[in-house]
Amino acid sequence: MPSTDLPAPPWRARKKPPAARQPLSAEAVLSTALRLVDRDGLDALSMRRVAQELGTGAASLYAYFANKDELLEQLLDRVIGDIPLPRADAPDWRAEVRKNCWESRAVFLSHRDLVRVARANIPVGPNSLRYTEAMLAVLRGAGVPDRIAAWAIDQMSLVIVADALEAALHVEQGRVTEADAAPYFEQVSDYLAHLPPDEFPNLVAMAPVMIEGSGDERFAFAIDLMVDGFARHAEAAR
Amino acid sequence: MPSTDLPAPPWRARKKPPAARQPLSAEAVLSTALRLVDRDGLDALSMRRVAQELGTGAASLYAYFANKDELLEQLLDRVIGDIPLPRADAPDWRAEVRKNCWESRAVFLSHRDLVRVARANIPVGPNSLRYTEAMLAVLRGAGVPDRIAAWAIDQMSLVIVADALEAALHVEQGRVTEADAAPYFEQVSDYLAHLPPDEFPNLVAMAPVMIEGSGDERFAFAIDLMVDGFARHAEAAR
DNA sequence: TCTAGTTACGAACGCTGTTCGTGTCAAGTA
DNA sequence: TACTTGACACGAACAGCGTTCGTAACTAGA
Repeated sequence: MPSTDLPAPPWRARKKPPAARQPLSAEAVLSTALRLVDRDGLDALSMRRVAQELGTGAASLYAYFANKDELLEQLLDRVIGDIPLPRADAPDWRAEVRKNCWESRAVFLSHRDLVRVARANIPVGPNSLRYTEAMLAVLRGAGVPDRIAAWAIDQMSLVIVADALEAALHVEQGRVTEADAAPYFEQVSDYLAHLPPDEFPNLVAMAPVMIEGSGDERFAFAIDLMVDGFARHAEAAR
Repeated sequence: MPSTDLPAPPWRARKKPPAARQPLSAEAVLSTALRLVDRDGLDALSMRRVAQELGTGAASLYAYFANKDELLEQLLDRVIGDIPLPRADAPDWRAEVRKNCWESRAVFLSHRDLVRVARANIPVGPNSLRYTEAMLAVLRGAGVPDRIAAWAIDQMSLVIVADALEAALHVEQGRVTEADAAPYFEQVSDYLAHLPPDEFPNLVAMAPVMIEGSGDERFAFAIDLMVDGFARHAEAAR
């Protein structure tokens, strides 16, 4: 866990500095919360349960976090810290960006449905900032115009988070592996195939195709679509 | 209405007030729920409040909806029904798709943060199906390969929903118009500009650029990126 | 008129995030 | 050493949630 103390964003009012007694600390709370999410999922994470796991009461957590949202936000940033940073000196920048997208996805997927707390916000946690910095270095180094680079990072985060979200949703419903999900997709395809063919000719015709492609293939499609687009912008600016 | 609905004499008042009990129905529940979301936002939508608005108790709603999730799902499909369907006979399919993306976004934005219930799921509501059918017709008509068309619709929905989500988040925090949001963005930019320049050279240098571009411009960027990508796939298949 | 069956819904259950006021204890002062 | 001070700890309570249960109220058929 890199813990460089960056200045706190000034618009977020901090109540108390987290001066701690022995057993409790923001760190301990975060570790415990993450363990709970990994074990039981995000819905099972309540202030009471975290406190209970720490052998205390829910009220004690509010000394370190203004509210549950703040706890979740820091939890997410902590996990983002596990994503390897992309290297600006990679020989093929497109491959590097693609690879990093896959790594990001893998990190999110390894924490159940924690990704659900990723709101469509400008992320300001220290690890998010480090990540953004590294990705900016890669894109600018590749000749992507500044403005496009900024938007590109937005778009990539969005796609990665959305994909992880979808996977988390499947897991939530017991469809963990691709094999588990197959019967479900089969059902969907069947349903589409039996729609009224005069009103839904395309859906009926494409019923088998609609569920084609694993999660990985779809993710690859989305990522390639974007990275190729960025590359075209880089060439246009050259 | 007959003129007989005077208040009952208290000495023979019954337990039940004469409250003009209109026949409860799924339709009535959905309309009321949508009105509440539009007025007070999604977080203010509870089963109790919907029931109260209908002059009944929360338990009554469970005769028409298995649970709150089902109610929300149908609510979303209802709103999706307000999106104009894309036309397969449009002269320029790319323009048609782009236009439809904007219209979709507008519909979501006109219902506060209702878009938050759009989960990364295969949507099976009747209106969602009609929409998917129409979009498939456009893409296939344009020569986009079947498999790509299926994935394309996924991607577009994803981007539209994510964009509407971000806008809804701003609204939630009181930043309704672009002018309202300007001070917030200014703060973010300032914060970035004052990060340690040796650790964050790119973020510091790009502090003004990071917040550049209105929501509309960013949305246009994302949509164009995708549609152009689809077009390349169509050409490759020709 | 009586009965059977459906719908309506108040009350209650167990949960949630958060706040208040008191309890507890370490450090500072006399 | 004894006393005071002040910050952290946290049980209890509050207001709200989604959902269920048992019964009350009404409708339709006999």
